[in-house]
Amino acid sequence: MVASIEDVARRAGVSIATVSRALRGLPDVATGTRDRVLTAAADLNYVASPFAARLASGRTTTVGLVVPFVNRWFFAEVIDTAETALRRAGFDLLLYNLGDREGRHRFFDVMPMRKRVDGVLVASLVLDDFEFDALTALNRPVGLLGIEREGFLSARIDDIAAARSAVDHLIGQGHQRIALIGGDTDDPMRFTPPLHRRDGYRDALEAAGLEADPALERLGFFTVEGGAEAARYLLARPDPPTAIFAESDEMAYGALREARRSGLRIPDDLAVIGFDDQPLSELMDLTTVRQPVADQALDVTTRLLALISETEDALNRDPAVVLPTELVLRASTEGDADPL
Amino acid sequence: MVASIEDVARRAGVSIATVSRALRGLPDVATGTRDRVLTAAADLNYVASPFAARLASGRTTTVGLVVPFVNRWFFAEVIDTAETALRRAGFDLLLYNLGDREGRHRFFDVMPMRKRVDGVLVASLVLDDFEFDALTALNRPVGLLGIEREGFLSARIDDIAAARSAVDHLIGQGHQRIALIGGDTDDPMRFTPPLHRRDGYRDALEAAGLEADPALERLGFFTVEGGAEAARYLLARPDPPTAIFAESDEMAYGALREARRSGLRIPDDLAVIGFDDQPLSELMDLTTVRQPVADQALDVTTRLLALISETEDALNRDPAVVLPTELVLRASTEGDADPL
DNA sequence: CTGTTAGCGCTTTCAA
DNA sequence: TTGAAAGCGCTAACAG
Repeated sequence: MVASIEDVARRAGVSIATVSRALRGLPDVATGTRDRVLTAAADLNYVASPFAARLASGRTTTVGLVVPFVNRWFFAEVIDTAETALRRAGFDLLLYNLGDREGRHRFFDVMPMRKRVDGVLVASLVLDDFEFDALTALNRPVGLLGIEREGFLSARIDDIAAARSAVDHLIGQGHQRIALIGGDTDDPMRFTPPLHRRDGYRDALEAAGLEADPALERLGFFTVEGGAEAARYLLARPDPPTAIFAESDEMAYGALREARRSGLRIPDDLAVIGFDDQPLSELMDLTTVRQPVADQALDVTTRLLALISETEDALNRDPAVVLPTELVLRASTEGDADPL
Repeated sequence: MVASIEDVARRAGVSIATVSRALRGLPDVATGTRDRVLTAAADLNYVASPFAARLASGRTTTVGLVVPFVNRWFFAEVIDTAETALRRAGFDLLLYNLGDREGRHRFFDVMPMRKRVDGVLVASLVLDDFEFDALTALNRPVGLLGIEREGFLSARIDDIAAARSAVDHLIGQGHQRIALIGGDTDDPMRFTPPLHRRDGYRDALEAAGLEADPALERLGFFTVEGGAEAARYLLARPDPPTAIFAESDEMAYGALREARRSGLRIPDDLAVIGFDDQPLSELMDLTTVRQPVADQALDVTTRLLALISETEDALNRDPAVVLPTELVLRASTEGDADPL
């Protein structure tokens, strides 16, 4: 069968305690002894049982990652980045996909992460107090991604300012009727972008002295099809917008497509701007707000790991990090290229 | 602190063995006793330590999922589906993202899944013998997704036939010069589609008596940008193709975009067909081969779980399942719509 | 620098 | 139907 620590000890002619120390690289093990242990372990193709180690040590070397979706660019990128960083640190990644409303409720009710993680990463969810309490009750470090909250580690962008910069750009181009295609701010699966990006949109209009027309705010549900439908509605109005700010690139793709189907020229008849800068957006010539997703994920993951290892006062160093976004200008808002 | 099984036992006035039985729903526990235990556990907000349970029982209630990428539609869909199915069955999902060539090598060398999973799911990787051996050495059930191999559970589509149906469709429309935009069959991160879809492409040409022109096979690396570059190259040739079969929708998007930039009309000047049927493809009016990703993932996950639970002879029942694909006809190959 | 020993919190015989 | 007790395979004092 598969080797245990006793087998290694016997083969190396030492006690199991010494094997444990040698294999974990602890100090105070004679070089010769360590070598013999390493050799014996290699000969037997030994790996320690993580469960036994976790039970004995109380450390799980595991981080839970909570996401509302997995098959969306932002979240897939987060999962990818976090997995890589954690793996490199010797940690396991336990993925928790919330699923629908009921799944979310059950999750925070049951807290399946209990007793199985050293830390938690939460991606871009608007958490209510109950949910924050559930997280806090875990009594483990928590890293927030895309949101910020007193007492929690976090990395995010400034969604409000970023959205505002997008709309400012449109205003600067002379647009007066600017529509918003966004997410549902009341969605039970609510995540943060819809809330803040909408606020940024409204702020920009207000600052420019433009009246916010509620009829120009339309839900696109963060999908391509939703974006297309929203655009269809907006463009069919008696007083259609001359520009659209979509809260995600995917919704912008839908809007572009719909505009093109209606025979509109981009950007002359309709300017479109997205949010994210997914890989496809360059090809689409879509002006968009680029956000550094991998950077956010890496940043908070790294600091969470430091906190777990309790390397010094990592706790109080920059608990809340805000990463910069960048407006990427392409032909969907300026110039005379002919996107999508 | 947090409650342990002893606390529950004390509160319920029974032994810890009884608590264990009652909580796991084992038979031979008096109803009254079970109720008292359940109540006590609920009062204390008790959950069992998974590590202690795993150490004692030898079962990990964990499945490892190995993927070459996470931020690609196919794999994200697989992760999503598997996570949901496993969670529902009370299993944890341990995600292993191979990363680059070196990461892949290290993975199969070290086998970080050792001693921590009851079963393994491998998505769409062309495994060499060394890698298959490493998997087998785990001595745990393995489910294959997208590939098939004697002695392993699997769910896949028939990539060769599916690709062939796509190319047959183009041939049926009178195309003679049909290009292929595909993946690298020699890539160290090789996954299965490039190999089989290329074969299907060649088969179709041969069956139709068309000569396969090596110059018409171009790498697109399964990215939008790669597809665009490949199309740029192909369309700039002295004898450009009249149709393109892309081994993935994303590469097809790139090709469509490039064709449009060149001023070509779709499908009159150039017909394009993709593979996958991602959500965006309907909007793009892209003809494509739809494959049931969630179905494949759910199918093999379910059977893997059955095998782990050793419910009867699940082992020998349909070890290799092949799910149907479907050619979805849209305007990129027929009609007069004007995609992308 | 190394060994002994007592757990970690469960599951699982075995007896009663 | 229940309890006692022996592990599961490690880690972490503690002693030497």
